Amino acid sequence: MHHWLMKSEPDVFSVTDLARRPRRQAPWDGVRNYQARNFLRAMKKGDLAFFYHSSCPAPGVYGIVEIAREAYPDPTAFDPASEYYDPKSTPAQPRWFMVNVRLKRVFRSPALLDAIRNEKSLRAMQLVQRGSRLSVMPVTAREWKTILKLTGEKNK
DNA sequence: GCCAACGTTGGC
DNA sequence: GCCAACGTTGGC
Repeated sequence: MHHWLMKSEPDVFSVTDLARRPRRQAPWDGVRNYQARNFLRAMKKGDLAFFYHSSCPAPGVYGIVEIAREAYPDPTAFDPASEYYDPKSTPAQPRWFMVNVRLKRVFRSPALLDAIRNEKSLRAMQLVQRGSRLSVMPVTAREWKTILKLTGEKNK
């Protein structure tokens, strides 16, 4: 099993929004970066990912989602009315993909970016690398555990 | 709102 | 294939 981190702006889509969806499940659409897309395509059903809130007053990891469906073409790329529209992506030759995620846990106490930056053992994390802006990235098993520790919750 | 860092585009 | 210009991300 692999671990991941997925960013979303909570104004657009938050952990709470996901909690309100039927079966707490939703497609993770709108990724328009090749490296992030490649990570999406590497995800396996059952993989776990941190749900990260970005561009907000308190950026950080707010919960855990499970990959409920592996990568398939992102239909928002085909829709001229969508803000994620990309005419270079067609149903015959899709360029952008998405997975479905299911909310597993919302942290009572999130692992804030500030705390992540202050944690020495997380200095190598891709998230905190200078200039790193990827919205989907892998997380090592060790990083996963350390972040869980920052939330004060135990791994099951 | 600022700005550093990075990705993409397009002229040549 | 180079690279300047431009757009985007995302913390602050």
